[in-house]
Amino acid sequence: MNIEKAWDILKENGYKETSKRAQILELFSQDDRYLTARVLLDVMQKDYPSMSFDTVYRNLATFVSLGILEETELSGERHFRMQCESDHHHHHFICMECGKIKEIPVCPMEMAGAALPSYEIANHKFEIYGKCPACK
Amino acid sequence: MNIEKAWDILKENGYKETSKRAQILELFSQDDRYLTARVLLDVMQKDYPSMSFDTVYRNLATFVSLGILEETELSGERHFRMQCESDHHHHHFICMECGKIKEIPVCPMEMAGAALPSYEIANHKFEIYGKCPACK
DNA sequence: GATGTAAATCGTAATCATTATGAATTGGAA
DNA sequence: TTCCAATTCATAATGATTACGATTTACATC
Repeated sequence: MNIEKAWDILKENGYKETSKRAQILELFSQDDRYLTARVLLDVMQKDYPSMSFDTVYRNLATFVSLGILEETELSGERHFRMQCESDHHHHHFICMECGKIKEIPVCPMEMAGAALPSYEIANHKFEIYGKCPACK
Repeated sequence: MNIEKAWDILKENGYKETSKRAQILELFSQDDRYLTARVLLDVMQKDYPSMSFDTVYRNLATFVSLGILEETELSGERHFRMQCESDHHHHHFICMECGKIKEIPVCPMEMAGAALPSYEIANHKFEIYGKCPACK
């Protein structure tokens, strides 16, 4: 996901183009790791001192609901990153050292769905954690 | 996991047999859904009025570290349930209505591991969410 | 360009889950 | 029965997240 695409989505849904949103999007487009709201805020306040808690949290929620950001839970905290470009469904390996991610082309639902007849499947989560080659 | 097995594990690791731990284990052995610490505490305080925050949280952490309970994150809160008996590795379908779970015999790591050569894999998570036949 | 209005932001306080602390109690070995 | 470390109790502290009223801003319209 690039910044232009994000703006398109925001505009389509009636959200305004503000400088704070620009700052948040800019930061995410420069960093492909998962970041917590806290880290995001700290980093941003260095470059853009006028960034408040409320603005960060509210926009993170907005962006996730619009599919601009994706979210996961790592060691008890919500982490965010730019939604992947890939148009095909995939999952992630997440490096616990450097936070870098790698796409996994495999999706287990193909096999697992068959094991759940007459269940209504709404969602699923598949993530692998460990160390990437660089950190090993 | 049954209560006797849980006590064995606790004893093996030098933990004492206390009435509070008995109460917590009893409650989990009667309910196979994932419960939050908060819900657990509320339910327990009805039957056993003398149950404090600290005791619940501390023991949940102890039980998880010993493999007596398993833990997952649902809508931003930690949820706990008795560790499965099954000796073979498996994953879970979780019903978002009633909270009941169903074991999924499939594990995606067999396929996915091959896609990550030279990565060090420490852990993985695979869960399916939706509605069970009864709730549909 | 000026104006109006709904949306967004700011600053701060409140809430909720979780963790920590220090005193009192208890399990179980000697 | 006695003793000591483990456990529990009661409560406070912490840290992430959400909420609120006042102010500011984006941007559509004139």
